[in-house]
Amino acid sequence: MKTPLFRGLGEELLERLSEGSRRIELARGEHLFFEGDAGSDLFVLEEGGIRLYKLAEDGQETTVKLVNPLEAFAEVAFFDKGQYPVSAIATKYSVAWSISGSTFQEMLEDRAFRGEFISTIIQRLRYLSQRIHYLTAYDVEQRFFRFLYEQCGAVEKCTVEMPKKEIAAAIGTVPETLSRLILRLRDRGDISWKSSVITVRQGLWEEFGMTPGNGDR
Amino acid sequence: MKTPLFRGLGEELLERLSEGSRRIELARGEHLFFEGDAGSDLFVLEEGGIRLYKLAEDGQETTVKLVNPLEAFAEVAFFDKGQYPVSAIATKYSVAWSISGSTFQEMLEDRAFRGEFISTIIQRLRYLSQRIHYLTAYDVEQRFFRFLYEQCGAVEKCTVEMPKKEIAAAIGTVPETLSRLILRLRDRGDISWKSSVITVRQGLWEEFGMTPGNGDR
DNA sequence: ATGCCGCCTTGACCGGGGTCAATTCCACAG
DNA sequence: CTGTGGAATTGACCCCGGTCAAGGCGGCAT
Repeated sequence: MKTPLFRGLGEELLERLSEGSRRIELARGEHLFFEGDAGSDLFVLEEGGIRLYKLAEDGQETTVKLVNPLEAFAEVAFFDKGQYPVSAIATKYSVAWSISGSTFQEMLEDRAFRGEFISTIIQRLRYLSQRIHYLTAYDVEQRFFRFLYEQCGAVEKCTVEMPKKEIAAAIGTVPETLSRLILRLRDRGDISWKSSVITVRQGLWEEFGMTPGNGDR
Repeated sequence: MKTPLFRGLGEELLERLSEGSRRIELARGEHLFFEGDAGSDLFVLEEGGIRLYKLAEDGQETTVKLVNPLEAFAEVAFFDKGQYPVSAIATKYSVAWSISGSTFQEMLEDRAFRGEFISTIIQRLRYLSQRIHYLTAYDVEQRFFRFLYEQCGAVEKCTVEMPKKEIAAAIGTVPETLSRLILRLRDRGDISWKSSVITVRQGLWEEFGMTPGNGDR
């Protein structure tokens, strides 16, 4: 578990961490927790993928964030009202570590850890503002490329192990629209898509003003 | 300055705070900082209103958040890359306090303050997820009532000192659409709007499933 | 094999809301 | 009082993208 979050930790804290945490395996489609559930544990994803989403009264759901390996999530519940503000579902087979609230409490005493933790959530803040901006000011096409960028950075070949349905949800649209988008992009020669490997045309990233590097989540 | 943020502070810290901070007056329409500006100061709003927004390449702007009196903002810049991720403009005459990064650094040493600070930004996280959800899953009408709720809570009369233009931006739409929405709501007898005082029909909040209390920012 | 089911695609439809442009309505300066 | 500029309204138009419904296309259990 080499989360950036834990890099500053000393021996004895790492020890306590491993005692106070629990390994959880999740099959694709399995929920880790639901919006509104009580709890103050937080999680770190070891492998796989977790989708955090919210549900409207009419059943309409919004993907708030996709969690990638080595990211921590659900820190909110620990501090706030002790209940999860989103639901968490595994998008594929996943392994996560659950860290109990009390363990986390102790770890926060550590100065280095604290700094690391705060910058983690600050980053998340930045990410969410960004996401709000994208969802409202950009169209589906731009959001799609943004998604690719977040997954792989501005590279030529990107592997996306995820049903198209999930991708559609992640960029705030429906499968039908995504399907048509892909068709259009393929006709135009901008991308090709062979079973979970997406190849992007030379020079397309530049046109979007996106430079190498790994999407700034 | 009775921000919740500072409530746990001891004498000597409050002292240092007042030394390390600076009062800033802003006329309506004046900017406090722009997206991308370097800086690590953070701010607390004493009175007035600040709108935080982002700009797309095509000039399209997205309001990320409206800051109300007693709220702190721009904490992100302090931690992250030392540059502001949004622009901040006063929506009316405002008074803000600027707190230098170094002062803030010291204050973070204080345990109580730290806790307060972390829960502040955690709250913000929750708010932003919520906002993403609203912007994508709800229509303009629902977003409008959500806005009212955030401003005043589920009360009968709400005073909104803000040009309609800003309101439109805040709920993620354009003035024309808002104008038509209001017309529709007025015809329907759901609201009345007399120069910045909005009166909501009896029982409407219940229909939206919103209970008294002051919007959970 | 033959279902069955979930994913994906395709077509037809249409409605919310954005865009553009023309007025009207102030507030304020001179 | 009158001109001016921004805010707000109103109308006409139309497009993006969501919805609904009908197939393909596997994969997997029986």
